[in-house]
Amino acid sequence: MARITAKSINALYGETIPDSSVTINETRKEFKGDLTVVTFPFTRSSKKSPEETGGELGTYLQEHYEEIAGFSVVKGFLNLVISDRYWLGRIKAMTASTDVGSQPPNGQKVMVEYSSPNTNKPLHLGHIRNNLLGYSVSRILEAAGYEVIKSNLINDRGIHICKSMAAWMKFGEGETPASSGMKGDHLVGKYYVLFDKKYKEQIGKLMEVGMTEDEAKFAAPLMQEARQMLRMWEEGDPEVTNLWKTMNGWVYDGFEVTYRRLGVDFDKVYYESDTYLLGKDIVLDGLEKGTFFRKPDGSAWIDLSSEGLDEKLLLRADGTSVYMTQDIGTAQLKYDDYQMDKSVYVVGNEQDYHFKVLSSILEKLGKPWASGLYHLSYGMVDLPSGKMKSREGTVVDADDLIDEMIAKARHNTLELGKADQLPETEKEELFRKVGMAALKYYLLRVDPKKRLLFDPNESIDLQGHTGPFIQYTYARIRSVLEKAGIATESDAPGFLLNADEKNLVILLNKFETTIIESAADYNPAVVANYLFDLAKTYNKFYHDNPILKAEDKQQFRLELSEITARIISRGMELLGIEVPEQM
RNA sequence: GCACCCGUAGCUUAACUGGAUAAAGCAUCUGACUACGGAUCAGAAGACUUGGGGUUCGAAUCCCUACGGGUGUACCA
Repeated sequence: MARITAKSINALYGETIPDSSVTINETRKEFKGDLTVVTFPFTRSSKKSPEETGGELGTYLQEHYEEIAGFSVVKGFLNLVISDRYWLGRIKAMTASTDVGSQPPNGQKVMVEYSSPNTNKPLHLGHIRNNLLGYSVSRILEAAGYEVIKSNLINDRGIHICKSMAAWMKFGEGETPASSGMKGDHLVGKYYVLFDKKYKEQIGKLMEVGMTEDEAKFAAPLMQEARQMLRMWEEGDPEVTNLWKTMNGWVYDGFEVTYRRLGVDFDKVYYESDTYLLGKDIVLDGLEKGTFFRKPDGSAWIDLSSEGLDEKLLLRADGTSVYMTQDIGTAQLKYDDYQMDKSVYVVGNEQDYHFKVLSSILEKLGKPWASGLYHLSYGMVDLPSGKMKSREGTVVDADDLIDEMIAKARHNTLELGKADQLPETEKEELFRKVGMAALKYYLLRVDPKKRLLFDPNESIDLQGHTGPFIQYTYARIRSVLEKAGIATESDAPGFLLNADEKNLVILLNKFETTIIESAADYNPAVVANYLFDLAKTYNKFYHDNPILKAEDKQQFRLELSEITARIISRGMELLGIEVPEQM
């Protein structure tokens, strides 16, 4: 539509304007029309008032394009009436198409890295947001025509895992997931917490005998042991390496369970233990080329002050890597593995600075793929009681939360008497789907870059702006369609659309645009909010338009229902939400 | 100190990236089940878009400024 408007401007006023300079909105309800063109920008070409310009443009469009059935001009706004025939044609096309909501392949490859956990503690609510975002963005990019590689970079080495290991050695008495019945990640997490507790005790004692806090922190035996373990790990000590492998193995088993429950997965897993030595060569190369410089102590730096950033360390004086070195190396490794056009990092916004620097460094190194990096930065998750703080034990554990959501779904569903006729196993399936939908939708509907307030009570709400509401709408459509039989063939498109039908048709049409937009912005919230709109609009249509009893438009309404169900189902797929046939 | 992000009805979020009278959900009040599914629908009430300037036909959106909240500024990852 923007295209034909731009073309018309060119034809009328002999000036070439790009399609993108045409803004088209849905017409506000209080005016007549379907789409609205803003005519202010064209007055420069037409040298006439906005009203006159709108009038001329409207007349031209109506004469030259049959899908324009009429128009009206209000101030600088040209309201176009799109013909019913056009809308009906669109619905026909969607019904006929087997893959609504999938753009043809665009030949581009994109990697989405998400999750990226540490192996010293279980996943929490913040990770859930990360995982859902990463997974959903991957699905959306796929729908938009990309070939997508989902990757996970696991931080499996460093002092943090050594802390768990040290505590387990000292206090564990050989406890394993099997012997304790605990999930592996929780077991390891338990020792991480224990480390912290005992460590603090030791610090306290040392300070009592006259040490300063810093001295005590350094001298505490437990910390000494952890550091010793890290050294031994780096030297490849077989005993430490074995323990490290065993405990990480427990954690992976635990993560796997949580990932499965969340419905996320990965095509490629990277481990920091494999990648932490990478990047050094690239830095040395950059030193030679003069992109980086050495300080007198021999450490390597980059000066980014010209870009408003500061100096950043790339190699320590002893030649060892830091986080940035490693990320440079991993970025190169990823590219060598896949030669992707874009690389998305789903990482919290506390690392905004890090990724700015990373991009800038890669750019300076002349990596042609540097411009394809994108940091999908998301805000922290807050609780009504405030920030989640692991120190204060206010972290919401991922597994607990999932259990709680399902339990709550069970409770609410039984209370409504919704699942009475279902067999026991199907009931449990339903509770799971509904509970997870509530959780996922609640976390995805908010713009990623904003902080998110997670209210456990509100999140399990099954009414209003929620996942279950959308699921319910879908289930009801299915039920109607089952009663009616398959829509055979629609009535001759000779009739007029009423307001509810038209609203629904317009919204259905918008689906493809929605996918493209959210792919461009890496923003699943666009899809989530669209789906809610759609469900709401359908419910209104459903109430005001008897479907099975209608004689004149029955087939058409069934067709509309069917395509709505398909789009809702497809949309939820993009968010990673399951659609129950019955609920 | 400096840098970046955020501030929209009581609460949680939208606003098609600068467009018309700022849109929903929750909560509150009112109404609708002999109907194809009431986990629904219809209606009421609720906002000087944190304050103050500016840019222009037009600002929640862009610029400046003040205030409030957050994050970063590690030879941790």
